[in-house]
Amino acid sequence: MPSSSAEQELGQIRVKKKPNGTGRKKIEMKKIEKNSSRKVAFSKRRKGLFKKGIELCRLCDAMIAIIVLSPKGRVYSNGYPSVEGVVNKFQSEEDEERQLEEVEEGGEEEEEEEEEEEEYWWEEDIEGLELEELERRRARMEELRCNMALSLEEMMGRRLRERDLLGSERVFPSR
Amino acid sequence: MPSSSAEQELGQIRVKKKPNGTGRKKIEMKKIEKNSSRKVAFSKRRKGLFKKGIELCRLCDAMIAIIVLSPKGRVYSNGYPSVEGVVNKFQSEEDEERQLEEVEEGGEEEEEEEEEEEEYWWEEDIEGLELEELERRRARMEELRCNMALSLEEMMGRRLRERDLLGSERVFPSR
DNA sequence: AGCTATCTATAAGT
DNA sequence: ACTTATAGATAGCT
Repeated sequence: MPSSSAEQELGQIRVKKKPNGTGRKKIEMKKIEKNSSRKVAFSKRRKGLFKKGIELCRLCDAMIAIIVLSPKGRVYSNGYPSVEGVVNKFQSEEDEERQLEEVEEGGEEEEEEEEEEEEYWWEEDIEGLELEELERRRARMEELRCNMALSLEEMMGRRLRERDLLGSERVFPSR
Repeated sequence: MPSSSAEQELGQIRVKKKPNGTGRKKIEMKKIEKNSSRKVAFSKRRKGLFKKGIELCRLCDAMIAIIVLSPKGRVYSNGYPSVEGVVNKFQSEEDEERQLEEVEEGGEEEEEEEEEEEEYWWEEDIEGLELEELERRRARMEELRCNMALSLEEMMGRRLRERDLLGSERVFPSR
């Protein structure tokens, strides 16, 4: 947003309006020692990482699973179409490779496939669901999500901003 | 690097040296249709995602696992201290929570919800829930909502816009 | 694969 | 949590 930026476009010239010391600075890529800063960074970067993941999926039609463990052992995860699905795929693929290694010795396999529309392995999960039923669940969940938001607000005694609600951390779930 | 930048710092003034049309442009967050461009983006962004993951670990002393599946099914992964380790932790944590639920809810039998007016886990009365549990459920719901978005997309044979995905609709209970 | 101009993420400060 | 300025990521070219 140019309006919120501190620089104003003036033809080919940009004028820096606030030359004061605030703003991003380069940091060393080592553990942030200050406790509060580390927490803030963890939260921001985790959110950013998940967002990047979403973007990758949407732009490139990929699937992902991102799992983050805090030093305390808290689990945050995010995945499309689902963490579990991608993780399972990853593991079965791993097993497969292990088996191939045992057998294949001198033979080299080269395969450059062109990607195109086929059936995705994870589509099985929804095959049985009717679109209508799916939509109905969505609607109900949407409603409940709002209720939950209100409850959270009350319990925490403050307003949650909408973007936080709609936004992104997924601590992991129960099921 | 300021030297490779097209802008030169001149006191409080920055002069844009090359106003030509090259350089980054904003793109819509939907599938990149041009095949070559999508591949390039996939490669660049995957690399970027992994880097962000590494940084998160280093800065905040966290552990991560990132798994990316190309539409063709190729598997890319990256994790610290190891993908497998983090994935295992994730899965055991998941199992644990599932078991806890079974115990604390004395007679809550919940197979694959499929019948009309069944009560889903996310519909339980939320008044008595602890804040943390509430947050966890919200997060879970968030994830499911996104999953449903993708499922709907596939079923309807079209792309939803990102604001729909991040915004406020589409949910999908997988499994 | 390398470049450049921008767009975006985010460290600091409040 | 909100703001501000900069560091870093990356779209479009070549």
